[in-house]
Amino acid sequence: MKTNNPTQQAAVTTADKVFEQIQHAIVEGKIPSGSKISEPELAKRYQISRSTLREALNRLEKCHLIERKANVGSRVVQCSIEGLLELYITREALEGMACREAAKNMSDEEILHMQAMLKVHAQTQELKDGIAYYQEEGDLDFHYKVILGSHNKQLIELICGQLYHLIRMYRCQFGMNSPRASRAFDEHSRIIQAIADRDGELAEMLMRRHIAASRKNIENKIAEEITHKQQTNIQLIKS
Amino acid sequence: MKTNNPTQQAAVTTADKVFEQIQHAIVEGKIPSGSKISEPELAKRYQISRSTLREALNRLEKCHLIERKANVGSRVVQCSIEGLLELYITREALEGMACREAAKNMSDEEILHMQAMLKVHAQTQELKDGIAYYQEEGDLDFHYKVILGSHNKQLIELICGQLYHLIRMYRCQFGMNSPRASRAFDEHSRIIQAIADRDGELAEMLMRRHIAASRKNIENKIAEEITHKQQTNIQLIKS
DNA sequence: TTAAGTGTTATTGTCGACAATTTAGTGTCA
DNA sequence: TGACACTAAATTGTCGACAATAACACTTAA
Repeated sequence: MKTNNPTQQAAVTTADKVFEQIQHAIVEGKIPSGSKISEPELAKRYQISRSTLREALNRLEKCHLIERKANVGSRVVQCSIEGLLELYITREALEGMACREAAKNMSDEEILHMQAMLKVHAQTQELKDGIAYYQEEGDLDFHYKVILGSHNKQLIELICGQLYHLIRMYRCQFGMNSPRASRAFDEHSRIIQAIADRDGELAEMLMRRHIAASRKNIENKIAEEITHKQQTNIQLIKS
Repeated sequence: MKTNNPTQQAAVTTADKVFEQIQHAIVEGKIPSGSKISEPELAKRYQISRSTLREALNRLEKCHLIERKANVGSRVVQCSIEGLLELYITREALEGMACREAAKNMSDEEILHMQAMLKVHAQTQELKDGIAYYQEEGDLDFHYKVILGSHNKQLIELICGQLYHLIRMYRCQFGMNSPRASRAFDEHSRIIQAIADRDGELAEMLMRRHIAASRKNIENKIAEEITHKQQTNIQLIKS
């Protein structure tokens, strides 16, 4: 599984390695969202000193996976619907702009490479009818390439270095395996086309719509679940 | 001087205090941009242990003021024109969206409060002809209020918690004391109007133009300086 | 019964020392 | 002279112990 993003260099120090381990544990929910983190306990579990663990915790805080209060301690960030929607709003802003910049700054080779990638995705999608692989790897790959294509270090660092892990966390914990793979694929195609045409304005608009569509899709899903629960409750009351 | 932003809580631990001190030193250029940071030296200067200093360094890294390499050390971030322009691009994306969300989510009281604030700025501007105070405090205050008005924790954290200090650093080191105070004031007024009208789309557009205008202003200034230098060089050659 | 106060326990913050790695300098050989 | 290897110094990473702070349980008074 390709979980590491190309922006962060390989982990050399033990704090780095433990950071990655805990990161995965949090993303996958093995350390539950919202739970308190005990420094002595985690240090013992990973066989490291508390100083080293704290170094790892600092990096976790940097990518918004945990929150710290002075003299109180750390908690795994609490997943919530509001948090998810806020994250999407932020992505819409940042990735939209990244897409505009990509249309301006990507080299012709990069564009060709991305178009080739999309063709591979198309075939895989046809084969598997686009459920798991596409969303998990293909989608992330696509967004990655666009962001890196912006050639803007600030944007790259913010999205790939920080927000990326939070996004993955929500994907894991809310079980978001794309029900809109084929539509997303079309949207990706059009975005690349706009980038290839060097039409930054259109590229940004399309990317924003693409992400906004995802967000609305989730909002609807949530709304459905609520109505479903209410109906269940009504049935329970009636019975 | 009001340098702390309302988002981050008061410094309680000594690492926090040292963090703030070093932060100011970096922002004001007392620790030069691009210079290497010696842990033993800084620890001695601030009379703390290296562990505590490293804790402070971690926070500095979090707001992009220093960069660390494993087994090599930390450097103060290198100010550059490209970096500044990239920062503006990022601001345009984030603050634009924050402004859109502010139009949606700000309470009527908040809007009234912001309109009142602008009136104060107007008077101060008339008095002092809007040079120092306006740009340094007023402008930041305005942008702050808008960002906080978005009620989006993610956006607030990213802009106010992280990018803010970098912006201040560039402002200090590139000596950016607004030559466009009066124009900026008009732009602020129109943005608030759009927010009051709950017109998120317009509010975002105006904010983006506002920041883009700042960016272009800088680009021109840079271009001027380059031509000026070239002319000076030519004169030197001639003489 | 609730509220405030007090002492105990557990957790976090800070420290100094040691280990691992990088960097600088020196010397050797082609 | 330049390139390479090796040694020594300095810097960073890691550790365990102590100090300061917060959380908890218990007692006492209204």
